[in-house]
Amino acid sequence: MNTETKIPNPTIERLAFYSRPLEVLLKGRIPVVSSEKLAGLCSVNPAQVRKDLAYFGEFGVRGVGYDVRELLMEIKKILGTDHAWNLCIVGMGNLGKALVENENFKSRGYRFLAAFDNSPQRAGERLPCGLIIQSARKIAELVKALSIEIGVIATAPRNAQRTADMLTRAGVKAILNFAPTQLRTQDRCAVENVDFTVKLENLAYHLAKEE
Amino acid sequence: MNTETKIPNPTIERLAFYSRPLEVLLKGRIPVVSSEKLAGLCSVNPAQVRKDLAYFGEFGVRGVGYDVRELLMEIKKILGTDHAWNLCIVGMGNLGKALVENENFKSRGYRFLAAFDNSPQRAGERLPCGLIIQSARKIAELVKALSIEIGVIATAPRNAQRTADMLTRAGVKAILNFAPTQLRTQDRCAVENVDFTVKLENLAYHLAKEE
DNA sequence: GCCTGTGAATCCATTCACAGCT
DNA sequence: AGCTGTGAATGGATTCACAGGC
Repeated sequence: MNTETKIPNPTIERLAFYSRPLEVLLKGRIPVVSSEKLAGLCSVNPAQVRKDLAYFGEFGVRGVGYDVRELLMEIKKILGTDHAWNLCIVGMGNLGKALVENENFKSRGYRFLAAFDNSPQRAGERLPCGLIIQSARKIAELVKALSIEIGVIATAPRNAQRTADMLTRAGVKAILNFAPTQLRTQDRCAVENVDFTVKLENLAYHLAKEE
Repeated sequence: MNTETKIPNPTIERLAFYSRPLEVLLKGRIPVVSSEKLAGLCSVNPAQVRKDLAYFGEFGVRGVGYDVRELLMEIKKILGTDHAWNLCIVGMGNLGKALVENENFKSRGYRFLAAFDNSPQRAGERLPCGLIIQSARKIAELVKALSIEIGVIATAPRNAQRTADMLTRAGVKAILNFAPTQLRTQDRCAVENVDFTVKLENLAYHLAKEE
């Protein structure tokens, strides 16, 4: 099944998910994995794994399973993580600083090429990673000059929308938003929200339920 | 519709979502809101808003709408955010440090009562918020002593599972996991994952798709 | 015998459309 | 007249179950 079917969003989310245990298996020199094994490692249904992969091609061998290295490569190709992406980040408070240095970004080929903040006392500061914090006024200029594709928003909630506007106008194609606000963008720009207070409230709900 | 129907998970996620614009409306002294207005602010369907709320009671007035203050209170009661929760955090790298100080946690009544790290050179350090980093060996003792209900994991991926085990054994009822690993816990303990690399890969996929 | 790939069946969530209250 | 609350209809995604290839 390789025709131009619409791919469900949960599928591509899980693809990213599958890649993590696959990396572990690869390091452990395990050559082959079955859908059942992989599903177990991700706590999903084996049929789900097979169906997800089948959207993109026939990567397995019947009676055997999937070649770990090959499958991982295919997933990376699908997700576009087979090459690096250029990021910038806006809002260099504690969270922003933690994100630029974050190992999980680096190890997966996401590189921060610029860091912005609109408070004058932060501009000019040199970060441990070597970047120097730029005034937010420079967003338009630097996004273009450095061909930045993805913008990360780590500002206070009240500045998030304004920041998103600046980023999209500068030509960024996607935004990862850490502010707990619903952003409005023209649909040329994809947005993903990372909102940990929502997750916490989820937990609180389940706890409150059992008194 | 108030009987013991199973509540869909997306519903309770959206409830947290609705509360944000409601807080803004409350501050702006807007007394009443319609499902259509609220839906617009959250980019969802108005019928969705009504159905979500109807799971928990009849909070609206036909022909009028919802009383903002009352609705917000009801949602908080449902989510269990009408009272504070006790948290601890494990893993005091950049991300951990950023999270303990984070405004969004504080403003919603989540308070960090303890911070742990298993590297000896970090233990003893005093954080800006006043907490002193404790050795991870003290988890069992302090979780009990401080009646900590929710544990936050901000360790390196390879330590996440071990940390989760310690936390659950210590009696924590829920875990918010920032490490990009699938945790295995006994089902007495709820887990929510905040995985921003998955979100980024999502964005990468959509960008890669349009060359 | 084993494990993939996939139509069919099931399950779950969203949206529609309207009856019912103010 | 206006907006909620909700059964019914739709639309998606997950799971089942088995045919097909190693």
